[in-house]
Amino acid sequence: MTAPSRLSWIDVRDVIRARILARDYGLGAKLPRDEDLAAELGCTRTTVHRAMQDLAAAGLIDRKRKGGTHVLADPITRATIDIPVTRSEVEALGRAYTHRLISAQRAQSPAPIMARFGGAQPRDMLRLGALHLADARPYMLEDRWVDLATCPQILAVDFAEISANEWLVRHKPYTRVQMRFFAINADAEIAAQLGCRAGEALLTVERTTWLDDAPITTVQAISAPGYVLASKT
Amino acid sequence: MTAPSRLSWIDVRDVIRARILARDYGLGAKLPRDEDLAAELGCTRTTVHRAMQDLAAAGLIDRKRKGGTHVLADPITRATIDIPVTRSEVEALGRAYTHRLISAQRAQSPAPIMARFGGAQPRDMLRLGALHLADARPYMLEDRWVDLATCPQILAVDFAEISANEWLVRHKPYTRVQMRFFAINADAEIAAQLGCRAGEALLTVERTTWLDDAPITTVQAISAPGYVLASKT
DNA sequence: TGAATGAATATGTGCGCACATAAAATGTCA
DNA sequence: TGACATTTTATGTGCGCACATATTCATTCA
Repeated sequence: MTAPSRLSWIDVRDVIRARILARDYGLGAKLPRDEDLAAELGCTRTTVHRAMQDLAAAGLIDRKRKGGTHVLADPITRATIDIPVTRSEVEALGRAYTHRLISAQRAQSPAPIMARFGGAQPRDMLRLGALHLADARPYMLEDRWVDLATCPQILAVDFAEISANEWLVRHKPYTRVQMRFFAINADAEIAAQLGCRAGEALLTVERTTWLDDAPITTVQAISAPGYVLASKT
Repeated sequence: MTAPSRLSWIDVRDVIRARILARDYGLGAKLPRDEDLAAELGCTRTTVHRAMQDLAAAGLIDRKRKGGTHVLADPITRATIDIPVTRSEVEALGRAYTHRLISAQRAQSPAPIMARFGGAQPRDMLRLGALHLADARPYMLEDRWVDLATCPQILAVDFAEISANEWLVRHKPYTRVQMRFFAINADAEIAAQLGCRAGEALLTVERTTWLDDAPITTVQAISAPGYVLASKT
């Protein structure tokens, strides 16, 4: 019940955030120097600095050496989304996970695929079609391209044992990921595989990963109808 | 060109991350104590600690007092999404932004709306329908509920001047936000308003915000066909 | 007038230390 | 044996300092 004798950087962060939210520091306004804030709040600059770093990471403020700290003029809503391995996602729902390989073929990457990686030259890739199931019902349909130059081991994987999704996540770490979200209408083929009506609206998540600028894989994951992707709270 | 004499916490973070990604520390494995890593890398525990905090925030490791630091057993893909004010989003595309109020009515919140806030009691709310346009073409359709107990000022706003979206973001800061993404088929009414065919697949983003557990607003934003939401790179 | 130079300044970072805190490990007693 | 108290230990945090670095601003010189 005793008040903490000193302010933690989290306390400081919350104070400053509250001021920003209350518009004590208006949009675009310049904040006091770290040192002045430290003096005002009764802590050291280190503590204020740590708080500021957190606020900057959260997208509330912008810091520049010598330029000072400013509240962002244009507020944004920032959300974090965690995408687990599909198997874990299904099992977390208390449903039984299985998967099925639909197709696998080597091919040169066509232009749209290269575009996802930002490259120009076609590359030798393995294209995999796979279906994830929850309680034996279609859950998600994957259309994946794996770069064989950076990931030749994929050719030796037995996809009856482990899905490409899981194998890659466990054995091929990435350093960069780009995700895109959009909606598509199920065409006849997708509808057949997901067991839904043609034309149905399906949430699609496209993920592309690199290991230091080297393409690894790109997937288009089409979810079954009713799928909802939620941000972390 | 000279190597920095000391390691920055960012360097340390990158070293540790590289080891995790290379599976030098396998999935679920326990990492050395901060102090030992510091000794190995030739820096202080403070620096290792800062690096670890960043890795924990990035969702790569899990730290517990006394329990130590572990690589997460189940890798996740984490993405951050920034949602600007719709006006800024449109203008950033180099298109002219306008908006139109479609409907406004006071109402007690029905169960599905209360569910978004996690509450049980109906509340006095203002329901707003609005259309955002880019170059005079429909861009996004908003169905918004604003809590009048926490935000009575909304009743005085002239929505010919400013959209509810923008007014709220500028005047009603929030401390918590929950976002949900899904796909819907346009019904006749939505199709008419967005100027698309009925049945078309539309990406929908639902956002709900609170100020310290007090509901502020919840929106369902239905995008025009072709809309793509991208994560930060 | 304008470009090049240099000083001033706010943030970025590391160090070594002390102490706080949560949770695991161990010990104690009925 | 099991519930409880105690110790140990790894991370969490703050402090005060010194120095690094990126801008901005003022100054100087052609």
